[in-house]
Amino acid sequence: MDIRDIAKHAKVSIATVSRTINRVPTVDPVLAKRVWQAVDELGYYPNTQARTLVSGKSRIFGLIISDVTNPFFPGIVQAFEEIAVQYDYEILLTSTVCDQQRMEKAVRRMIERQVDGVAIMTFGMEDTLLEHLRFRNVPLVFIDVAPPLPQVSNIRIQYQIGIRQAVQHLAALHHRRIAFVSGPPGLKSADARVAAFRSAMAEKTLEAPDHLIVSGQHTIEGGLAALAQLTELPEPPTAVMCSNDVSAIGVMRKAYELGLRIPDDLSVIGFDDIHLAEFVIPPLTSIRMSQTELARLSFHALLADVERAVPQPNGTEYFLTTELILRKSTGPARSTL
Amino acid sequence: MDIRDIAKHAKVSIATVSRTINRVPTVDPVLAKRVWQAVDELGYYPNTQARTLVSGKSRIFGLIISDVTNPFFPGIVQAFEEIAVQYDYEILLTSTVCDQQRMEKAVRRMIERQVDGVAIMTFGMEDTLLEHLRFRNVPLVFIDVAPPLPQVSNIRIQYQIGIRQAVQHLAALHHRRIAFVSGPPGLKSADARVAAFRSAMAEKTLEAPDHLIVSGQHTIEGGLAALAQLTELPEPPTAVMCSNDVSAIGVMRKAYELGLRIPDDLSVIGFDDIHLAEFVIPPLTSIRMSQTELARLSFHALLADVERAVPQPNGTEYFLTTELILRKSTGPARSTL
DNA sequence: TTGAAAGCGCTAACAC
DNA sequence: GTGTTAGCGCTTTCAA
Repeated sequence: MDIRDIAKHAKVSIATVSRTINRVPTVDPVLAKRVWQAVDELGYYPNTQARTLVSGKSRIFGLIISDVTNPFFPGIVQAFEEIAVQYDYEILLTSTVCDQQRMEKAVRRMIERQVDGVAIMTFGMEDTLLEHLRFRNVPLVFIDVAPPLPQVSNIRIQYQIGIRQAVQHLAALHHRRIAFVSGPPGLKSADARVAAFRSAMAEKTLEAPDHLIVSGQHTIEGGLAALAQLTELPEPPTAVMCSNDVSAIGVMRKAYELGLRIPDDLSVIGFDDIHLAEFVIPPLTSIRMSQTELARLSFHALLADVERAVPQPNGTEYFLTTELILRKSTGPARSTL
Repeated sequence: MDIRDIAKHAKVSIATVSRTINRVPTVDPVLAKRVWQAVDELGYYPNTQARTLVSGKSRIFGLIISDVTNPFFPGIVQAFEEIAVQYDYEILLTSTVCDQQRMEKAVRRMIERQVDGVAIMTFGMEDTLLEHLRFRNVPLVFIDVAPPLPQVSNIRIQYQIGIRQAVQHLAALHHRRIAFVSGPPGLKSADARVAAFRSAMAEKTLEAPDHLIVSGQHTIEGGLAALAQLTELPEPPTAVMCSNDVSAIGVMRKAYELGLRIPDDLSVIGFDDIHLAEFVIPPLTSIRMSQTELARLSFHALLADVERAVPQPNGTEYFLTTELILRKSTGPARSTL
């Protein structure tokens, strides 16, 4: 079943069928009607592969994330897909689990499938891999980390806004020893959060000594270990801010194991504001970084690059704000400490 | 950059290049070496669209799920992708959020992209939609719900195994009023769990009256509402089993709000054993239905259908077992009740 | 406004 | 064992 069958059935040429399907306005309405009728009767669906082959545009965007299993990403995937469907794009999702081989394969797959652009939300992607994409002028969009290159856009997350709000909130509750459970060191988006934390603390003339900044690897297990480490300090923190919600959940879990009540004994603040944050016990105060908005920005960044005839010399920058969402996991500092 | 460039560069015909790339064994090693060298030097990647066009095989499987945002699915997506990569397949993911329009569009997209098979893990998919796929002889695999049709396989989940274990576990802890928070009524995989629950209760000569079986919609919010409803009963349950972990989390959350301690005041058992189950507070006892295994079975079901020259008259059935995973959310029944 | 025909990048049948 | 060539289903000139 192909365009020729439709042509035969509608008694027109295949060119007319093609034009009709593609809504070229110059087609005689009478013929167009016959074509649509044939399409309907035969249940014809155009073959995207063939279209791609001739047009050179696959209408596929790659989406590389580090781990679908991390609750932060599904929200993005969902939103990204929703917009993609709307614009008649397909999405090639790949969850690299930070495995170098998987990334390599991901890039290869994307190129072989002729993606029109790639959104990269994973880390540890080697430059040589990116070169393969850049070499083919595939538009790219990064979170946080893009160097200024043509066809490479960047979403800058304004961490300091939400983090400052969080620190101010804790300070107002008389917390002074505030710990920070960071993400994997070296990961730009994690380092940026630490930096924002330090500067927000400095603004309130609070100290942020190194021993109060521990790595939580952005995982539940990491959060577990981080709080274990923090509570062994001679002067443990009365509040802990986490670089993401998942590690905050780990921290809460460990607090439970240690018999620390939240927020009475320990205040906890997460980052990302994943759906689940609202439903953990107690509901987690978190810094929202809208996943929907992030997906929207990424998609439109790629779309803009695709539609732009001449590439911008320096890519484009987009900004995404963050904001504190107050729930029940924060309370006044324990005066006894 | 195409196969011709490689041919020119390696001083062979395009046929030889094609054979080399496709590892046809009869190629002269000397020529093959020249080809690979050219491929390397020019950074050539074969164009999948063109390959698909001629071979008729896209090496794409569709994966239709109801909601990536539901923590049950990411594990499946991850596992499915992992196997797909291994077999050089691509996956077209779509999260329908149970929206009829989205499903329709999903099916259309799949057909247009010439998928070689579709795994359907959503519900409310109308038969007319499926007909479009069946009409094109696209192999299909369902969870639980497939009628016996050629090219339509089915993964049967053995709910009763795990559910019986759970009921026996609760019975051993002297629970007699055990509630069941079900999924959306009409959803086959949810109804099957209710049925399994009823029969397991009957086996232990325990009653399972209708007022102790309430719908939790498989959502956190549903779980919240379900427990609210159950605690208003004149004789509230001492234990509640949930049709999935997400609603169990909702139940736990509501218990927290109501001041009910788990497991002292109320025992809770989930279903699915999502990653998170281990990390909620307290760790959730759950019935495991391996997501990895489910993905593996689905993938291989499709693969088998693709590779089978003559379709089986009745599709194939696969079985997936379930088992109770004991954690901390279950304890002895409160004797006072 | 419509149709004939070339060609997108590749595989596979066939001839050498 | 290798090369030539005819399509795969579609879009898009170009002529009519």
